[in-house]
Amino acid sequence: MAPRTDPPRPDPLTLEVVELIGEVVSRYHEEYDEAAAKHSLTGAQARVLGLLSIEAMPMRRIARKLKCEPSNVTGIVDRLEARGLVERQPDPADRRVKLAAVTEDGRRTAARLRASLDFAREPLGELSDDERTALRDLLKRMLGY
Amino acid sequence: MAPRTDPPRPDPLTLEVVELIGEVVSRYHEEYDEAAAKHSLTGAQARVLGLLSIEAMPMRRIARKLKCEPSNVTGIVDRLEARGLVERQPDPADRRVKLAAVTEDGRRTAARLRASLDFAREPLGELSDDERTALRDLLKRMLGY
DNA sequence: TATTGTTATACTCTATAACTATA
DNA sequence: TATAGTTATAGAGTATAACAATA
Repeated sequence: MAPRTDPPRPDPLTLEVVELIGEVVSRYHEEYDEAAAKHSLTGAQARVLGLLSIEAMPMRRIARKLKCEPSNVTGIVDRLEARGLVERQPDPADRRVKLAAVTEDGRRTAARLRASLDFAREPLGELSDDERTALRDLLKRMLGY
Repeated sequence: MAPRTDPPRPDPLTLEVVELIGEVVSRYHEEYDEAAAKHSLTGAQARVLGLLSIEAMPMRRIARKLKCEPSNVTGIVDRLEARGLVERQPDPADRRVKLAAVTEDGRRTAARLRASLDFAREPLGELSDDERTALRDLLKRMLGY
């Protein structure tokens, strides 16, 4: 008896797109980690610093953003705090909560990091305005937006 | 004095595309790691198993594919070998080299893993043939191919 | 009782450096 | 000498479970 829901055999075109997306993912990480390393940060540290440069937030929320366990955030913020890029602040509304916030130094580092990343992502500059619009719409459809 | 090569201020459209690519990267990993976990594999183990299911190769080449140090591959292959999914074979042409090759069990696991991934990547099924062609061409241009 | 953050523990991945056996 | 693979080591990220303080 054949299984009822055989996965559809992917056509060559789909396979090609999947492979290209894999390549995009690989490049994205390569460039992200390289930019982070320039500031002696790991990928996870750079992500948290970037998050906190937008707004301060409780440890728990960082974990949700990173899709990891809250216990891990303790260590990542510890290391950022040891370097003076982030500090823990009490939450006036709830004494259980600790708000992680960037310091002035952290704000500057996050800005430089973002600039490196924008530069690294410049491949998009190869595309015309119409092409970027088309790419945006296709990606949105693919993501189900 | 203004710096000579100010990074071009990214326009809103480019920013939107960059954000969408970030979302694609996030989904890609979420689905990849989830598929790997279903078979009690880590992401790195699943990648190596996938590589070796295409062709056996020396440890050194695995490291180049993974863009990591050769010493790391030792541990990853150790763990795959301990589970009987992979085995080390001598290279008749060069006695320094060890070829890592999937076992029959590893071949089956890799096939099931690939099926999970194909299913997870089905969002592409939402797109018509013309749209997938357009997406392929835009991604290729973006990647500089 | 439930929630927030932390600690303790164990595992995996990572890079670096030193080692071995071959070439 | 140079190369392939390994070992030893240390640091970082990860999940799980148990804990103290607060709600």
